[in-house]
Formats: sequence, structure tokens, C-alpha cells
Amino acid sequence: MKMDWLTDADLTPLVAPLNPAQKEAVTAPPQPRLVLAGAGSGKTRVLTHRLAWLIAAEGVSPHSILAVTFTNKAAAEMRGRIEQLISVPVRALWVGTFHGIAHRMLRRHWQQARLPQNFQIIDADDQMRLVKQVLRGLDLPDDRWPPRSVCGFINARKEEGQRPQQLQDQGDYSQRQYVRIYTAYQNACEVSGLVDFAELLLRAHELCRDNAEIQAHYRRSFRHILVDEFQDTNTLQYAWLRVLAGDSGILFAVGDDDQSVYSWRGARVENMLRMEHDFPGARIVRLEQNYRSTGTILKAANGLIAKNSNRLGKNLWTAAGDGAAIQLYAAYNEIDEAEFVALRCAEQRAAGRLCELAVLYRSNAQSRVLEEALIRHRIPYRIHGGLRFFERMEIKDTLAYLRLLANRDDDASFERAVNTPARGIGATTLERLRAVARQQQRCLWQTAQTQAAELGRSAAAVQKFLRLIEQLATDTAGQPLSATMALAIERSGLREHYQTAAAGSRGGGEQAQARLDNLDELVNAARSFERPPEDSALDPLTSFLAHVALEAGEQQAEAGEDCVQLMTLHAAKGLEFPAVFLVGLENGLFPHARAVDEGNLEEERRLCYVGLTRAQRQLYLSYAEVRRIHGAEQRGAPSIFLREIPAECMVETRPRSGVLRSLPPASCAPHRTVSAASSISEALPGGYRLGESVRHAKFGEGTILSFDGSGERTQVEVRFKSSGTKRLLLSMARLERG
DNA sequence: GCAGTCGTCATTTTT
DNA sequence: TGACGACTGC
Repeated sequence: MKMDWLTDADLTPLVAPLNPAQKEAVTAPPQPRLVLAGAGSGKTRVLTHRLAWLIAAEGVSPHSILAVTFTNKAAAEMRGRIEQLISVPVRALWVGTFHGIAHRMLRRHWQQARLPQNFQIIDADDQMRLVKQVLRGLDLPDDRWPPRSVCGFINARKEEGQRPQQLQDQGDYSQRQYVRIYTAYQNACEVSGLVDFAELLLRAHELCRDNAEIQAHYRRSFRHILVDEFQDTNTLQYAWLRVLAGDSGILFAVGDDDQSVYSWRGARVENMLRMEHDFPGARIVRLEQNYRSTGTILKAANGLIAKNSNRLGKNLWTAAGDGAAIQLYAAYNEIDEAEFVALRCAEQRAAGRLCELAVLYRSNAQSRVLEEALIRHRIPYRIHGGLRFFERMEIKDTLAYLRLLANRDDDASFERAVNTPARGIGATTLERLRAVARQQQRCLWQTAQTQAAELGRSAAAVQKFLRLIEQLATDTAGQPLSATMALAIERSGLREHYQTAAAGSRGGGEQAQARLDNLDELVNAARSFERPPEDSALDPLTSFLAHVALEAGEQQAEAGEDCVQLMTLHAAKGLEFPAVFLVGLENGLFPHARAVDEGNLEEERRLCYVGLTRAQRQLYLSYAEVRRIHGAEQRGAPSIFLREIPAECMVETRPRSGVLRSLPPASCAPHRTVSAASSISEALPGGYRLGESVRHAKFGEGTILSFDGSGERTQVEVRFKSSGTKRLLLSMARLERG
């Protein structure tokens, strides 16, 4: 049954580089498998080799395999690596993100999915705007119904597979309003032919679940389903996979429960356990040999994560040596901490490349002080995160015009474009249009056409806008995408708008110039997109817009320069660096007080585990005794995680001199090392633990957020349910265990 | 429509 | 402390 892609001899490169566990996973018989892939254990390798193995050794047709990832980056990497392994046309493979695959199906079966052929995808920002409009339409004040929460509600419902009509009225007023908003929002999307991210998945799931023909088609097609980062799947994604697999589809899931750090956005680690029940014959394969880090780093990581309960269980080991000890730096304050990082970076600059260094932190706000220190030391750095190219204001402004060209029903784009740049169509006019549109159940564009004459003062402006779009449509018909783009930027007045801003005020001029450059870049992007990739039944414009929505692009293209990498722990997941600084290891900051409060200490610990396992050779940990948080100086205790890392893995390093220290220890030689055990290992008197519930005679019930000091002077910070957060002297507070 | 001012809020984020 | 959104006055 072997296909002629490869001969037997060619199978060698597929299995030769694998260790026994990897080989077991890759060459497993066609049965469901859950591969528990520890950090740095060759997860991607197993996934790609498995895929290649199925084709080359099992004779599976490339068309019968579906491989799903979470990010575009992961999908691209998989494609690239498969290409290197076997000579199979990668385009024949269904390799993509959950959203990308769902999108592909919905475009194919738009009629069955009950979508307009030219439906458009909206991103989180568009969704928020739309929700705000809907709230206005329902006359609900957005301080009582915060758009953020509403979006959260809608997305959470969709990710649970719930439509508004399926939500039961529990007699709760607030709940009822949320359902009402959800209904109205969904209605607005239908009218405008818009699909948000969660909707892509939900529609695709419903399509495959409810349409017998389509279901049979894809079940026949996808004999094998491979999933990456399985611990991050949400309820809906899991349900969809089950529908696609049916009784005979074979699921090969790769994930690591210890790296599950996205429960707050719907990820369900439980899916890993459910899989064993839902897919008969499923077996677990553990990948525990680590190829990334030193023995010391792994020992630290293993020691830490062992404190978690409810694990599937796994112990990383390496054939490499112990390597250098982990260095722990007790900084006086956050400036001192940043200075330590910058100095070490400066040292490393001579030894190696700066891009081998990463600074990881829990929350974005921590980056500022680090940046300032790096700038002082003239060390180039790059921050991952923040606004990406296609999320920039000027880009989204331009895209609104293009979306309106593609689809006049798109109210969200109409709202955005109609008065950007300002052309005298203000809030009053718009509100009038919206009211009529709602009443007549029509889109804004149609309403504007019929009502223009009755709009009084702004009638002319509205009519001019309508003509602008129509004229643009006529003039760009049949033109290449980039030409359409360029013309839209000119005619809309957007270029002029930013040009005046650039020429004007000195302060904002620089930013306006950057915006102009971005507009040029957008035209360039369109140019390189003029031959649409697959499924080109779509017109190039819709195809481009979908691409833009699904792949918002890199944050900054300037990857050229060699620089230190700064990012949050979440953003670091999946990456590795020769040397890693993990900063801000203080209770309250990391683990974050809010997470502890919400009972998510274990997820914080997993996040720390992710951080530790990013390092290949050298790991630096640091905390500040005092830190400015929201303007106020706060004394924080070393993170509970520092006590959970085996003390023998760490050495404590002290500052060069006491310049920034209030009280430099006199005997403190530069880089003096002492045992870390002293300062962080003692237990909290009374044996209290972080996150533990306690009761206070006066303040009632609360949760321990952090503690510092020692012995008689130990202080605890407790968040009380009714009276807020208080700092108490442990010996005086007479807390009871709750 | 814009600039200036005030009040509020402050974890993590891909698609 | 500082960023952002809402509001106010020209």
C-alpha cells in the first residue's frame, strides 16, 4: 500500500534522529495518541516526523491529514519542516491554525454555513467597536455594561458552543441583558456579513456537526488529525476535533499540561484527560528527554512544578551536564534590578550575541524600567508584544475603506470610514442614521442613500462620502489590489490627513511620518499579495482582507539588529534562549496577587515553569526588595517560587557596589556569592501558605496574598472579601484558618 | 472637531 | 506613576 513518494531507504531520516520515546510516538500504529511533550523535548520534531511517517511509511495520502496549530508561526514552521523531510507538495496538506482551517471550510461551504459569499472577518478591536454600537442601540450605558466584559461574555459563550437562544433565562436581570446584547450583536454581524474569531470556529463546528453531507465528506477526508499545543484547546475546539474525527478518525495530540497557561482565555487542560476517554484505544507517550537546558535548570524546573497537584506527571532529564548554577539577584529596588540586567547584558555583548539574551517578566508594565536601564547602557533591545502591523490605526482606517468597497453592508467599516478623516459627519448625524437603520433593519449604507436628503446640514457631506466610495469602486474595478489600495489612501484623504499632521506640530510629527510610512508599506503588502495563494475562487480583495485579519503580522519588522529580547512570560512560551533573565520574582507580582486571589496559583507556577525552561545555558532570577507599583513604593517578599526551586540549584549574587542600595553590606565584594538558602527558605510562622483562606475577627474572610519580614515581624497581606486588602502583623492578627 | 483636563484603573493575549 | 477614555469649552 505504500505510495511512491519515498522508498524504504528514505524512511531512515524520519526515524534515525529520534530517541526511543520520540520513535514510539512517530511510528505508533494508526491509533489515537496523546504525546506528553515536556519543554524542549522535541515536540515539533515528533509532530512533523509523525506526519511524514504517515505519508511515507503508512501510505497515507497527504490529503487525508489535517494538522492544526494555534499560531500562524507554528503552522509555518511545520510546513517548512515537513518540506525538508519529504518531497510532498505541502499545499496538498491541510496544515494551519484552528481559525485558518475553519475559515477555509467556511469559504468553501459559505452557502451551507449560511454566510454571504463575501463575508468579512473582524478582529478583537472591530468586535469591541461593534459591541459599543450595539450597546448604544439598546440604550444601555457602557459604564454599567463595559464593552470589554460584553466581548468577554460573547466570546466565552461562543467558545462554549452556545448561541443566545440556547442560553437559559435564570431570572437574573444582568444575565438577561447580556443575552439580549449577545443577540443584538449577532444580529448586527449577520446584517453586515461579519464574522468574529470565535464565530469562525463556532460556525465551522456547527457546519461539520449539523450538515450530514459535509460531515461525511470531512470524516472521509481526514483520517488523521494532528494537533499541536493540545493543552491550549478550548471546549469548542475540542468539540470540533471530535466531530471531525468521528469514530474512525485518528487523533494525534501533542501537548504539555505543565505548560498550560491560558485557562483565563478558555483553554481547558482537561481536554488532555478527556481525550483518553473519548478516543478509544488512546495511549499516552511521554517525551521527557530534554535537549534544551542544562541539568541544573531542569532540576530547578522539575522541583518547582512538582509542587503542583493534578499533573499527568513527567520528569525532564538531560544527557548533557549540570552546567552553571542559576544566579539569584536580590535587588534593592526595581531600578537596581534593571541595572543588574543591563550590566549583565553589557558583559555578554562582548562574549556573544545580544539576541541570545531574553528578559522575561510577568506583566508588561515591568518593561519600562528595564528599557530605561538598557537605553542608559546603550544596549539595543526589542520588545515582543504591543501593536502589530495590521492593528495600527492608520492601517485599519485604510482597510475600512477597502472593506466597504468589498461589501457595502459592512456597518462597522462604514462607521469607521465615514468620518475618518473628518469630513463634517458628526455624532448627531450618525446617530440619526443608526436610528433609521435599526428601525428599517437595513445597513447604514442603504440608509444613508435613502436618507441623505433629510439630514439637514450634513446631507451634502454624507452624499459626498457616498459618491467617494462609489467613484472609488468604479475607478478601481479590474485594477490590481495595490493600485486600489493606493487610490483609496489618496482619495479618502487619509494621506493628506497624516501629511498635515507630519508637517505640523513637532511632537506628533514623527509619529505621523511613521504612519505615512506604514501606509506605503501597506501598498507594498498588497503588491506582494496580487497572486492570491490557495482557494482563489475569492476575489483578491476579500482574500487579502481575510489574510490580514487572520495574520496580523509581526510587531516590528526590524529583526535585523542584534538585540536583547524583552517579553512577557506568556509571549515567551515556545521560545528558547541561551541566557534568560526572569525578573520580578516577588509575591504579589509573580505569582500575581490577582491570580492568587482567583485561586490560580498553580497556573502561575506553570508560568514560572515555562519561564525557567526557556533557558538553555544560563538562568538569572531576580527580585526587588522594594518596588514602585502604581506610584507607591511597596515592600515585597521574595516569590514563593524561589523557595520551591531546590536551593542547591541557585547561588545568590550581590551587587557590584552599593550605589543604588540604601545599605550596602560592608563586606560585599563585587559578585560575591553566598548560599541562597538563608534569605528565602524559612517557612512562614504558623505554616500559612500563599493563597490560603483565613478568617479575621474584625475583617472577616480573606485570602493571603503575600507576606514579608520574618519571625515576630512577619507581615501578611490579606485580601478580605468585604473590607479590601490589609497588611497585618502576623503575630498580632490572630488569623484563623478558613 | 480639537485640545486640554479630569477621573479611573492597573495580569497574561492569539486568532 | 502614567495611560487612556470621557468630558468640557472654544
